[in-house]
Amino acid sequence: MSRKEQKEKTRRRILSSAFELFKEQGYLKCNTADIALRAGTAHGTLFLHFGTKEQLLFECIEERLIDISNRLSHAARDAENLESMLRIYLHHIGNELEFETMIAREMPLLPVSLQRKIMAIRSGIAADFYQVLEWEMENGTIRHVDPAMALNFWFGTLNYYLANQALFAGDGNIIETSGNQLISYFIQSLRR
Amino acid sequence: MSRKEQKEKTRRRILSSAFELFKEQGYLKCNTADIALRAGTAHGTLFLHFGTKEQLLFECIEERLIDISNRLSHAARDAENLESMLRIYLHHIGNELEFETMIAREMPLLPVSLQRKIMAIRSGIAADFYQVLEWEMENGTIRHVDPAMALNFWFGTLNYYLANQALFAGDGNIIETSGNQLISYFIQSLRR
Amino acid sequence: MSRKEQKEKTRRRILSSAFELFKEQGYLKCNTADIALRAGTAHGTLFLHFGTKEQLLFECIEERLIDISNRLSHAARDAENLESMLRIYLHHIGNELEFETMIAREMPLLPVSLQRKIMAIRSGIAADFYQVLEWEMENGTIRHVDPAMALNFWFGTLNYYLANQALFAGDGNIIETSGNQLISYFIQSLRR
Amino acid sequence: MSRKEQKEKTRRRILSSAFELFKEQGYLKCNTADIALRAGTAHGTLFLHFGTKEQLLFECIEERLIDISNRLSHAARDAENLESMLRIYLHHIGNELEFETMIAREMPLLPVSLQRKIMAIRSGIAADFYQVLEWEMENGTIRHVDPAMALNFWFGTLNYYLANQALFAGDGNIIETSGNQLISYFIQSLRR
DNA sequence: AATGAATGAGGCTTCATTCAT
DNA sequence: TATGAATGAAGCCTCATTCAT
Repeated sequence: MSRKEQKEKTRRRILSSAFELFKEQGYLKCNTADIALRAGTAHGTLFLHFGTKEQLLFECIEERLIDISNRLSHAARDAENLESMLRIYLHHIGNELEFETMIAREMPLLPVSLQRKIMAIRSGIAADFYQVLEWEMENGTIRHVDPAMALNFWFGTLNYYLANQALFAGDGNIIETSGNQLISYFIQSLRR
Repeated sequence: MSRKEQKEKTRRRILSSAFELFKEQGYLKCNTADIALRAGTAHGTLFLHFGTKEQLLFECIEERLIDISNRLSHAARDAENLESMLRIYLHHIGNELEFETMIAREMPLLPVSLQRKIMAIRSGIAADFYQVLEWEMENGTIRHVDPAMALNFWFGTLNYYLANQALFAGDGNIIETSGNQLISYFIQSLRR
Repeated sequence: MSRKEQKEKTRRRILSSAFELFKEQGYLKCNTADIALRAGTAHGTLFLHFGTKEQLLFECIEERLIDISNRLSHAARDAENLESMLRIYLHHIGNELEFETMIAREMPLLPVSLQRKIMAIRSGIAADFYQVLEWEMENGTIRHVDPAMALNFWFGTLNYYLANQALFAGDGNIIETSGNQLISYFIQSLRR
Repeated sequence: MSRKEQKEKTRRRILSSAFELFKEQGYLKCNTADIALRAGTAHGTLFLHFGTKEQLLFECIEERLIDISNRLSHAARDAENLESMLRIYLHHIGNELEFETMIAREMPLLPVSLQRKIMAIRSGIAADFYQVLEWEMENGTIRHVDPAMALNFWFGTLNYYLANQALFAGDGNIIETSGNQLISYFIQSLRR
């Protein structure tokens, strides 16, 4: 294996152990030494690859978000309408529940620059939704509303549920518990 | 009596300097020594009055929330309809913007027990909204919806705006910037 | 009730709550605020009466030791021989087990001056033993030994059992568990 | 290899400065910052190597006890009888007088789990004594006694002397002052 | 490129004692 | 005489980051 490959492998190990610990304990509460430990590398190596803990978080998030984003966009092509799109979206959130929960909880405490980067990555998903919304509006299947506001209500409420999951669902899976309600209420609020 | 007053005064100084620093820096990032310093007391005095940093936060929150809650409930009596109630609510949030922002941001990271206490205090406000919603539904001025879900969308979205204020409004006042939009979208979504 | 009586009453309340807490938690681990709290007096009052925590300990010990010492000396008059005397002694220790345990554990960490005071009070008990030992030696019921050394073995071993009670008896009562063994071994070692 | 050596060196510096301070001031009264200072390392380094103050104490004790234990066991092989064994033992105690004094004084105040560990390490020494005692009993050179009790009297009394050394010997060396007396009394008490 | 020992500032909390009332 | 609020030094421990190897 070449030097470059070796390096990449180390990088990936750190990234994935960071991902695990961020999910398990949250970004603020987990520490870099444990991340390196679980990655099987030296503590210092982590900083060699990522410079700071924050940068590690960003790259961790970036990768995952882009991945989720892509898978979601891909799945969204099959969505015939808003409802199936919402369903697909919640399904993906449910699959990455711990990760999405962490982001919902900790993003507001991160530096704004980082928040912006996260939002930028997510804008693709928003665009997909946007399109479906407009399409349904044109078809007359939903009311004419400001699509941006509609999405803020959707993402906002979902975020709220994720961030405060402990209150809404205890240890349960908030998507399983409340996903259908969220979808049906949201759809209903857009009906004519 | 003077002794008691003196103590109460100290308590209030700590409470209000904590309140300021929590708002300025957030609960997690500010430290107890600075709070005591700004309050003009010894560091130890803070723990004499509040025991732990967390308890200080709770009492800080409790007082404010109860106050806001009361003022809001009082104002809500004059509300003839949902819209004026939402307006009153946002007005109060706007008055305590930094504080509400801090809560929106940091609550998900606090111990669940503390989260519950906060929710318990806020339940009074929710009840007021609940009543107005049901009243309007009976009157036929809004559609028949699950009022609990409606409120979750309202509070959820608002929370989302507050927590991620930096993205939505930069340094501006998110209530001034987006308050009307939020209200009108929410009302609209409830229209028949 | 006169001023003086009132003062004495306060003093006694502090003394007895200190006694309780010293037994329950040990001198080093318990704190003066709790003592005052349990005594139902102000924290400052404690220092008015005793000056320092250490002085409080001393007066607390002094009173009890003198009391125990007296009762013991009194009981010792009825002792016909060494064995009954040892038995009486262990009985008294057993009655004040927590207190004696605390002294055994914490005395070596106290200022030497305080240690000396404690020893001085206890010297009366030692003298009683001394007498019985010599008497039995004269009678020929036990061997001729250095009575001072014999007593050191007795008190030393007993102290060792008390101080390390957790290891020897867990939560049980070390006197009940091992008292008879101690006596019989000690007696046996003095037989001709 | 140099890295490992360097680390070991630091570890040893901390260990030995801790050892010194524990002896000089006692475990409870000395503080970790001073230990690090004397070791010439940063305060945090201490916790890197030992985790907690208590663990530092344990490792400090463990090392010494095992060392003393080994040297003692080794020397015990040459002991032809109980007396020479006691002499060897006291000699070793005398060499580590401050350390043994600290243990005698502070062990009863340590967490029971730690006490047990200490006892476990010491059990080897006790076993050596046990053997000699039984051997002498078989040979008829000493009386038939419960060897466990005999050892408790020996170790108990010795502990008592060590813990309360200040009273028995002032600043002098208690082993030099009283060692012979202890041995001869103990031996005598086992004679037929 | 990787290591991992070392750093040291920073954080929360405790508590015997004082002193103004 | 009694109060009890206030003090502030002291204590243990954490952790992102650096740098010599």
